Amino acid sequence: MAENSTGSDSLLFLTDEQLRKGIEAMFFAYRGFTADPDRILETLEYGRAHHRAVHFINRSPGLTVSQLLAILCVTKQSLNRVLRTLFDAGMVEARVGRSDKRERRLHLTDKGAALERSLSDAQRARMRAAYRAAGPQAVQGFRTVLEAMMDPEMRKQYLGLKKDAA
Amino acid sequence: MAENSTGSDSLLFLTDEQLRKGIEAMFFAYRGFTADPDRILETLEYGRAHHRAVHFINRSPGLTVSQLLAILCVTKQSLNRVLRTLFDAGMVEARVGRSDKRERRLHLTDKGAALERSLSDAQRARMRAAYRAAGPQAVQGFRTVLEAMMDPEMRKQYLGLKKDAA
DNA sequence: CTTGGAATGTCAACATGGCTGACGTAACTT
DNA sequence: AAGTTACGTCAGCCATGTTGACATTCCAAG
Repeated sequence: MAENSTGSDSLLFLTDEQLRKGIEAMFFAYRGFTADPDRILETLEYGRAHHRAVHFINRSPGLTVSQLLAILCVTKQSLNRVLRTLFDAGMVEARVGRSDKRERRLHLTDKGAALERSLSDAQRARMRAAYRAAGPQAVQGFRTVLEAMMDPEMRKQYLGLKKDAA
Repeated sequence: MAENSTGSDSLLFLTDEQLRKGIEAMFFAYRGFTADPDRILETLEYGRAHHRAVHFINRSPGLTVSQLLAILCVTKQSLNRVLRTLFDAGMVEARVGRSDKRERRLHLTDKGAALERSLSDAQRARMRAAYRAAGPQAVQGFRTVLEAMMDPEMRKQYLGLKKDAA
């Protein structure tokens, strides 16, 4: 799209060395990305798995267990262990589907919403700081590369689930 | 730094909604990022922890156990379990430090280097495809945001360990 | 030279969160 | 009435993280 440093429109950004740096950047950044919510979760006897569940229930209130399974890509046994604790703690509630009574539509309770907020506030704070430091152009590029790195099916999930799942 | 879409120099890229999308992009992209090496590791009875060790030993041949611990941020017990299997399988070898004999300098064997190559080839292929699809400007932004997201100490590690650790 | 601390390894026990397999129930579908 | 789907559950296994305690070897400083 634009000319760059060395010579003209070089492909130097595709060297193994550049790719290795990108790989390590992902590794270190992801750790930063999860560090703040992890600290909060720890004090509450929850783990990252709880965070993920709460996040996606918050994003798409009323989604079903199978939809959540499809997003998280874990087994139902694994998810259930997590959902049960959230359920027992009064963070999440399940409402029987209106058209299909087998479905359990997941919603956050007020308490669950508060938890979600505290987790995402922490995570967003770091993200916001990074965004602000990097600037809008960089953010645009950041999102573009991440999208290109997803598995195609997940990219659909990512782009598709704009609105709720009711 | 530059004018953008809405109005002038808007901060719309800092809205909670934009941040949430960035958060989810990280989540989905990281899964893609690890998917290919994970598939290879699985067939070899190794896990992601082995990949990490092998990666950083390859990057900085001769690093010590404590340096590796500092990079990975795990306990020595955890790391040792992994290192032992790599050791027993003849992937990694430890040479006694020349100036300080307490140190064990870690190196990949030929076999270990071959493993590393197969893993990083897989990972780089996806990264390269993403980079190519996104273009150099986007890659620049990608790296900038990731760096800003790291914990400051890790950013030092990331920027500092350019060369080997001998 | 002795002593303290650093670098490393190891044993044991435990938690989290993945997984598989098997089985059950309710409800929708044909 | 029969088959399928959505969901839950029990049981057990594995990888990888954790703490705590203890031993060894070696460097460095008093």
